[in-house]
Amino acid sequence: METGRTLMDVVKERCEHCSGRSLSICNAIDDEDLPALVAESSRISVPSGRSFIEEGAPAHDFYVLTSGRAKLFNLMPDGRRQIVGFAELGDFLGLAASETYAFTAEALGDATLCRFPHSSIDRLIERFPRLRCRLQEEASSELVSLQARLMLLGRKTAKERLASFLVEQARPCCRVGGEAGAERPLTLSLPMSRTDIADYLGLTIETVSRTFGHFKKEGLITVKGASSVTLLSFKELSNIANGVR
Amino acid sequence: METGRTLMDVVKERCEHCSGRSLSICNAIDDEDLPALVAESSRISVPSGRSFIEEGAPAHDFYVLTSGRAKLFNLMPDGRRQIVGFAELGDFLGLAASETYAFTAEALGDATLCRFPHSSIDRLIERFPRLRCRLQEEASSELVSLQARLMLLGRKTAKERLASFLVEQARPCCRVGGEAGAERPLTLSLPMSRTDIADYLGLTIETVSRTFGHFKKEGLITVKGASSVTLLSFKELSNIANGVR
DNA sequence: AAAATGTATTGACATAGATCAAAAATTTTA
DNA sequence: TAAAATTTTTGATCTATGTCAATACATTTT
Repeated sequence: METGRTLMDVVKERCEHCSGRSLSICNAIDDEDLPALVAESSRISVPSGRSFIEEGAPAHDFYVLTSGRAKLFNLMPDGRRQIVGFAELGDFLGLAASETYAFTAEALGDATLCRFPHSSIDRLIERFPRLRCRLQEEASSELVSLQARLMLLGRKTAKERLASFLVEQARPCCRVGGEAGAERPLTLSLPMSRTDIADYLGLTIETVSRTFGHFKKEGLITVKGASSVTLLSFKELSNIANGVR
Repeated sequence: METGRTLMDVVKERCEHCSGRSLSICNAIDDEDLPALVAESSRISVPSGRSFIEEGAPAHDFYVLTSGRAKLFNLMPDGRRQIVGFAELGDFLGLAASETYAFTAEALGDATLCRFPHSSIDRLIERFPRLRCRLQEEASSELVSLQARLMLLGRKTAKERLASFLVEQARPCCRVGGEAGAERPLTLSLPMSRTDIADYLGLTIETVSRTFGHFKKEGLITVKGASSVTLLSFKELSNIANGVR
């Protein structure tokens, strides 16, 4: 951190307008304690397509995604790929690691992150015990969502998988327009390619494309230019996602 | 806990000969501190086929499996099932939960467990800070293994899935005979049915059975009475599991 | 704006694994 | 130990999704 600026200046610049503030683990820290948090972390910018966590690299840091999105994936020797998750605003990354990271993380569009060395997290937990619970929550909810993904990959049909994906993406920070649960159109901006979606859902791009086609024909969605999808019946998609006949 | 027995008596009975002692989170606690651990937990016995954690029930407790095995699974409304994991000696259960448990856990054969209410774990962590790291490790390794399972379900062939399963089961506590990595026969006792294996691997029982058949024909395994499998070439199975051609 | 490049869709066909149906093996019960 | 019940294996067939190939559509470059 350069001199000539006080810690308070950095807090102002980094946290005051951070849209991840209320979503991330930072919400376990009171405003007046932010300087301690900032002192233990650094901010990094990652251009589109660049990876900032490498599978197999020594796991020294945790990350909080503060803008943009990212994809997390694993590769097999012959190039088969499984995307294990998409990260968005406020997501905490790096828990799935022992000595080394278990996945690669790559920015989907430009992204910024706050980096916390493991040792810093330990110090912060000691000082702010609430942070421990917050991290435990983070790990638990990650475990829950991975278990749901196992059901998706092991037992759901292509339609159920894509419906699950769309319903999952229909969270506040992915929405372009439209309200919550209400039964009116809800437009999503999907920053990932069809290949990414396929590798997330354990399908091929052709099947993803055809399944989008079915949903269009059945009047469940409209698609504008591949990356903008409008859900016309969230309820019905949600039923399909859960295998409700 | 009944009177007339000191805490030390219970420790002796419960922990001294507990084969999970060195594997479970209990290994973060020194022998002289075991009474505190025992005071915060209770021991339960679960007969074969009975469930002790129910998906959707309020999540009040964590469990450590101290004998036997268990299967953890999720159901869809129409009965499709995904087994999210098999638990064995020393495994810590209950992390995948928010307000309610995200899975059902059922004993595979008779099992015993130690139950720790969430509040007890909080108290124990406060008293034994090493326990926090131990639990974090537990969560991390669970996340890593779930991510590996995503690759299995999303991208691996039937042969790769079954080979992965066999290699995974070839851990010390599942072995009946045979040594570690060495290239000599290694016999496993599989307490789960073919249906369980199928629901774990995202396949049907017929495909599991046929794939066992392939491995037999190729001289990779021998099978005795469906629940005893001998791995003749761990190395080759491991290559298949990882998609190495 | 046109050309070039990359990405997504659509179509024809192939196949791994599912489904349905016996038969065989194993385990349980009597 | 024999009979019954259950589980596993094997066989025949089907189908959802994959593969390969050709357009079509977007986006970027010139």
